[in-house]
Amino acid sequence: MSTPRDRMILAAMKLFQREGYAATSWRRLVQDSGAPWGSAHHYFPEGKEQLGLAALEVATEGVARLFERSFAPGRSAADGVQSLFEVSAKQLEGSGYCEGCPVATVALEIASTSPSLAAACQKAFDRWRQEIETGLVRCGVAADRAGQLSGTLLTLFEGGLVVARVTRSTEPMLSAATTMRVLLEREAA
Amino acid sequence: MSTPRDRMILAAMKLFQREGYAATSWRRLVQDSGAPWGSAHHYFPEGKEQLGLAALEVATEGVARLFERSFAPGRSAADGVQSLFEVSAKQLEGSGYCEGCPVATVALEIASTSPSLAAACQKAFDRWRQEIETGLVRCGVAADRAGQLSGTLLTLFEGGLVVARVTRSTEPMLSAATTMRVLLEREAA
DNA sequence: GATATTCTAAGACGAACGTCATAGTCAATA
DNA sequence: TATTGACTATGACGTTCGTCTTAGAATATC
Repeated sequence: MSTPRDRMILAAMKLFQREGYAATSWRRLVQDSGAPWGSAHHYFPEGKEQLGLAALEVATEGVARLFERSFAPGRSAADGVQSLFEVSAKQLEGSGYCEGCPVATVALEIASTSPSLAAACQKAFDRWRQEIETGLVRCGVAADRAGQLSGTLLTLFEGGLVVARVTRSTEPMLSAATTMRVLLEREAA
Repeated sequence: MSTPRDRMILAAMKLFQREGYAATSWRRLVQDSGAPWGSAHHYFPEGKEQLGLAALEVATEGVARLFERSFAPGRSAADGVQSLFEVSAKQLEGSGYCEGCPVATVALEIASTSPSLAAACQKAFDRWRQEIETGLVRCGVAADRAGQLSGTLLTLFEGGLVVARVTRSTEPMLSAATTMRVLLEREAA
């Protein structure tokens, strides 16, 4: 199941997440993935951008599944939020504050540059927001409020990851979690 | 007042903000700034990173002053928040969703790479948080709550800028503003 | 006006970039 | 076994990267 193609996508995801798109060279991607040099051009004949697109799609799906798992059926929305932020904070900390949001890092630097990659990032955020919204509803939040709350959650999530990564502390993420829980309670009242 | 050095820093700020650090070449910085080629190496003998550091410092101060202006004396904290997010949203929209946070864009891509630039970004966030805290207090928020709220505000601000830029909409920023106002009211109660 | 300092001009340097072409290997089908 | 298609190896292509050198112009100081 670990074809050279998959290994390249995985390596790309990691490197884009850590150092961004521009700073990650095509050569290093190939080298780091351990994939044969010849395979690179074979699997991604359109080059780096094509690989970037594939990596963004895989990353999008991965985070979406994290949201889905966090808001598991039977759980309260507050528990889901807490789990989501705690798990993400742990991951960030475990990577030495190197692996934040795999999409945001790329998004900020190519938003003005590559329309196709920018579109993929936008799609990722839309997908996530929707996933969060259905997750919140699944965990008992009123449908008419879940829409707004999902946007707020995404903003707190992305902001938390940015601030936590830069300040090298999990506190912003944990603080964002409690903020989100406060907003949820307010909805319940 | 517009020495070649200043023009270079200004151009660097703009380009870093739009396309990140790695994607912005030293040559293009010089060219865009209109500064004489020879000046580049003269003013920044240590090269690109030195210019990056200078640009980050100027950007840090600029945003700090935005915070300071938003929480002007006499204003309510809620009004300050609203103004801050509205002005930032307008700026983002006015740039075609190209100019978000000048620090975050750089921070995410060099956090794992350049310790000195990463430290500058961390310093920026610390500085901002403190500026927000004193601003909140100045606008009537209780001192013992302003600390926590300032962190939340920074997270919402950064997250809002990221989400708004990627989705090409001011809505996340405006939504973040109302969220912040809700949290402020809760403190007042 | 002589002299020292600051600033600018122009371009060479090696390295790394993303891309691409050609030849070679290998497994499977017929 | 012959042959086809998918995959891999190797390395050259022209650019552009960040850096650095050397020389010339401008400006200040005495």
